Amino acid sequence: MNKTLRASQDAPLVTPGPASRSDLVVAGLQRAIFEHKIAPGTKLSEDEVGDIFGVSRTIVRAALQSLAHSQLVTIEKNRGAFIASPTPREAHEVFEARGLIEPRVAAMAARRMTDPSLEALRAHIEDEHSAMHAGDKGQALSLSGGFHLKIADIAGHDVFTGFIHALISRSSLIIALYWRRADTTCESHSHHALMQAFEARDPAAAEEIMRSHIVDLHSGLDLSSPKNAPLSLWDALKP
Amino acid sequence: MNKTLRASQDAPLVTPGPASRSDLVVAGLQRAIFEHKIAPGTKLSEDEVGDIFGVSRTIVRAALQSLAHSQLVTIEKNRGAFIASPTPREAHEVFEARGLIEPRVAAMAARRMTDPSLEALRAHIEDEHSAMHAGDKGQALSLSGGFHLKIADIAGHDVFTGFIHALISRSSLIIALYWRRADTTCESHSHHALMQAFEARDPAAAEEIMRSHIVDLHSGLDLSSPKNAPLSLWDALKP
DNA sequence: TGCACAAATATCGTATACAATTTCCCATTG
DNA sequence: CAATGGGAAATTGTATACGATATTTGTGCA
Repeated sequence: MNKTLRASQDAPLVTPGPASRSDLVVAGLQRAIFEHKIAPGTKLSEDEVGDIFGVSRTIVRAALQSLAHSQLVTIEKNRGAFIASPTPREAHEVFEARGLIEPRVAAMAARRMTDPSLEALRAHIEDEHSAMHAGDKGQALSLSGGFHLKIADIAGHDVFTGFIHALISRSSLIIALYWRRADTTCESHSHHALMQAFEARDPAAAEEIMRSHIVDLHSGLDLSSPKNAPLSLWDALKP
Repeated sequence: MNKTLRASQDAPLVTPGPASRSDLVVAGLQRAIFEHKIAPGTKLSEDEVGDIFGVSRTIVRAALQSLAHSQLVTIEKNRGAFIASPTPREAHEVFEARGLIEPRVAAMAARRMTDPSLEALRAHIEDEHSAMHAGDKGQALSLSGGFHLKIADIAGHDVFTGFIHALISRSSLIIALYWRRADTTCESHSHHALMQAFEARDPAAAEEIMRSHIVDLHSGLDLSSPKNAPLSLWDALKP
């Protein structure tokens, strides 16, 4: 990898470059969280994670602290790290924040949309469809979040993009805990509507569709019953 | 087992939790950054920081990683940690984000405003005034950011508050690099106007005043000349 | 049988030692 | 004299060892 290349001023915030080993662990755990392979509340023992990824505790600690900063895990002093379980209140706040930020970003994306970007989004939607058809719900959910992330990337606003990354990550946990709606077809429909606005390079339409889409997602949560059932390692291993 | 016992030992009720030692280092560095005691670009050697705070490199590393996640320092592999120097583009984005989020939060704060909160804000403004009169510009700037933070806390929306914390921290670096306006009286005026809206519990007014206040701050930056002069530790120690 | 208390075990917090990489200085050479 | 190459010094990356704390287990007593 050529380092001088990275000196460019508008380099992407997320380094595409040589991921350090702790970043690898972060990515692995994030993926598991996004695909609902690990349930909220699961304990992440440093030794255990270290064995799984073949790294020392030093690396694992850095990874867990990073995830803690993203609020995907909570670290309790002298007790260890656990996959976070957002409270109903946090869940509400996360979607409120998404409802403010994502519409603005969608409008920006519509303004900056290029043909290759459009094509990438279409391909992404294709992947969503096939995952859903294949019945891989975890994968489908993960990809659905990925669609929002791609939009943020296209908008090219690193600060907002960073926030959206954090919010969507937390949304994955929130959906694991509070999602009540069985069908995800509406979601797919919203994404298609978004595509039309992007194809028309219509920022106002993109903004409004995104707003209602987030509201719709928010309303798909049941925040009244905190189904924080005690989830153990058992649950994580049963499939 | 018995929590009350432990609570009596590390007594202070006010602290949300027993700050770990790396948090202490984070706080120390943050304070220095907020008060413009350390310039952007300054190298933070692990050994050096460790000696200053009397802790081992392990602790310093955790602190630096935390600050890196907040984008207050940048870590370059095998080269070390440096106080971040936001590019003009980042600076623009940070204030754009503040312009979206803070008005909304100001409105929320106006709705939830209590008399004690009002009193705390008034006291804060007093501190600002006295610092400015005393000519302590760094302190005054730090307190000015603190005012925005207090408002976010009053709003009681943890997600937005977290974002605002991050944005204001970065703003401190941005102001160090790009602030061109000599007078800060206008700022003081804006804060007073905000107070009036809060006293009237008028969310719409608070929102609008905050919006124009952020726009005003944004326009106080000179983003055309990247005065990224290479600054060393020397600069931090010369007074 | 059930509870309380104490030893044993496991896990985390921190320091330190060693390896890998970069940086800096200086001698060498064209 | 400038440019380049090599090597020493300094700094970061990682592993591991040891102490501190929490959790579990086992035992005795009511």
